[in-house]
Amino acid sequence: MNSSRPTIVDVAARAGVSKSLVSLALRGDGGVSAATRERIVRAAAEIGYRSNALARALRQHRTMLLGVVVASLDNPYHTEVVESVERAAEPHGLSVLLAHGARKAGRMAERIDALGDLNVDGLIVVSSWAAPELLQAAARRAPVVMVGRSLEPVAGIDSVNNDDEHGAALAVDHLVAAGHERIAHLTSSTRPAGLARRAGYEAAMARHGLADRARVIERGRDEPAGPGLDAALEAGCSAIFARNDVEADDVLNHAWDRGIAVPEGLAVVGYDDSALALRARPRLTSVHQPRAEMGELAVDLLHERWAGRTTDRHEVLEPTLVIRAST
Amino acid sequence: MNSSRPTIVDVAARAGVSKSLVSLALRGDGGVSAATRERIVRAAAEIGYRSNALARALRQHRTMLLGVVVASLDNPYHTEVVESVERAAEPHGLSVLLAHGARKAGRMAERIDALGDLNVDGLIVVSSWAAPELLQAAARRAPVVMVGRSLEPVAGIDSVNNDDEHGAALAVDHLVAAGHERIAHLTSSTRPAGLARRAGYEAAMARHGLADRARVIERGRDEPAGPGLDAALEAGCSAIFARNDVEADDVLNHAWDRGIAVPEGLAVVGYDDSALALRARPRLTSVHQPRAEMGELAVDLLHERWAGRTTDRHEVLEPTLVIRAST
DNA sequence: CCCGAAATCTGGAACGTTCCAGGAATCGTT
DNA sequence: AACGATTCCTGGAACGTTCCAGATTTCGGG
Repeated sequence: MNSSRPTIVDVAARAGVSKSLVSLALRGDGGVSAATRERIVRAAAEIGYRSNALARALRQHRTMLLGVVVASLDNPYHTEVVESVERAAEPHGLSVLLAHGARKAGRMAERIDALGDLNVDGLIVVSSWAAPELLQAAARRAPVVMVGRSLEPVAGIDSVNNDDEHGAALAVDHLVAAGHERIAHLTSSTRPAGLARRAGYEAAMARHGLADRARVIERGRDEPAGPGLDAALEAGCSAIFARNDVEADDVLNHAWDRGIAVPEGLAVVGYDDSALALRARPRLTSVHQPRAEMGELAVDLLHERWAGRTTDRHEVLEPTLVIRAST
Repeated sequence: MNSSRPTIVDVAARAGVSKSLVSLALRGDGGVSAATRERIVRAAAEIGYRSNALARALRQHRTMLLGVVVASLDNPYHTEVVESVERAAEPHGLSVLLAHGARKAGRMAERIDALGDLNVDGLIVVSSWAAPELLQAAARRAPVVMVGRSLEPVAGIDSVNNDDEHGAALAVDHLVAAGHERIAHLTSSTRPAGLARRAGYEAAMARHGLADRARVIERGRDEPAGPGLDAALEAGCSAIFARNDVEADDVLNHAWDRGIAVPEGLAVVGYDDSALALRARPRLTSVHQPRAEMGELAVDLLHERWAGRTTDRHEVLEPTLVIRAST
């Protein structure tokens, strides 16, 4: 008569045992005789019992939920990081809860709070739009790992990064080796990772004695890259290192519109080595971030925190350059 | 001394009232005097109280959680649908729980079960890899809406679709109007939406008396489009209508590799009008699916189910053609 | 056969919230 | 001043699970 979802008590009634034993049996704990376990499992299957994760989480004080906060889904690199996190989380029985659209601090805070209210066991933040205090507040509830924030470590928050400065150096070295001197850097970012890449670019240019040839094309978010690019081209720039693949693709689009051949008229290097790099025409040379390792490492760091580690860890992985047809 | 998360009882103790009253006050229900409400709110803020969504959900029998299952995150169209759903859900206080990677039936089932165990209040399935029985099983727990499955309605499951056959017709009509006769269709899909587009393509070709010129290039998933395309080009085909933007972009890539100018040497039309269409070189003519409306509609349908509707609804929206530089 | 130990099982108390029935204070009316 | 109607507040019982302490059964060995 009770048409609502069957509970553990219903199973117990049907199998003729106590609810406690059903709980034990279904979780596979020892101390249950094979015969009754079999009976319980069958009873559960018969009435279509499924455990209520909510109730379990409430009692056990853990949800096996991993909150992942990402700036946006429209940059393939972000979604690839999310996928790598999920791949790393799944074998541990952890489910990923994805909150996106955290490109503004306010919304970011709200999403993180929502995840916290749900008692996620850990938080992985792929957006850099979270204020340190916000992260620290969240970390009082559950361990937090920043992925890809770069620069300043935040006390109490672990982080996984690629070495943005080194990555930028790889790009510049490659272009210089190909004979370019007037290499410009296109960026729309005022975020840590963007700034680090810019700094790496400037340092590398200086190292090659090309400091005076360096030129940073700044564009506002959502602003077209065109004007800045035109000015750089006019000034004789023959190669562009873009802050990420999306902006590199913008460069390719602009070159296409202007009828400039790539790489003959203009060499282009991106950053991230996302799906975009493989789809671009021509295929984009790009600095590869070791996403898979980053995802795994992030999950590992959470495990360590759960196991009791209280000191901070800041992992920095080495990027590599993937050379394709755009240079 | 209790260093763990403060609960409603802690707030009650501090404000000198009963826990029930704290619950009432913080939820903003009437029947609480302004003075005590103020006192309670202050007490809550002072000890940093945040409500436990788990406990609430357990008691209230609703989580305000919306499960969204999507085949993959690597097709921009999917993520755009997810974003539109989230945009529609947010004003109602619903949070989106995203499960992706549901490209295989087994994993799909597992993800749906996981969401069900978490007691999501509704399920929006953007992948077509779910067997009808699986969906119906899920629908016994919470209402389910299929987005973009097309074709056969499933009893008990609402759906939101664009009219794929009509969309395909729009593409063909456009190409025919531009003077093309040998128009091929590229598809890798055996899913309902793909089949509907293919059927629409074939019907439209027939309608124009071009049935004998019709040619479907089938490719396996993860197979390169090259061989099939070459054969079609050899046969004199001058335009290609691809099953979606991703495959259209593959065509553009192939044309690029072969040095074929688009649209002069080959006209290309995609489907979805995703971000990819705007990034492509040349900009891709594509059949636009009204994503925003689809997301809203999906959420509306869930609301109606919650309000008690028991009859099925199958909404079909009209796609439009967006003409760009690839034709 | 009996005894202690091991194996198996059970009832009730949590977890943090909301819901419900009702108690206490306050108020306006006559 | 008494009355019912409001308004404001409270204690305890849910929700579905796990945990704990202990009860019961089974078993091996002398």
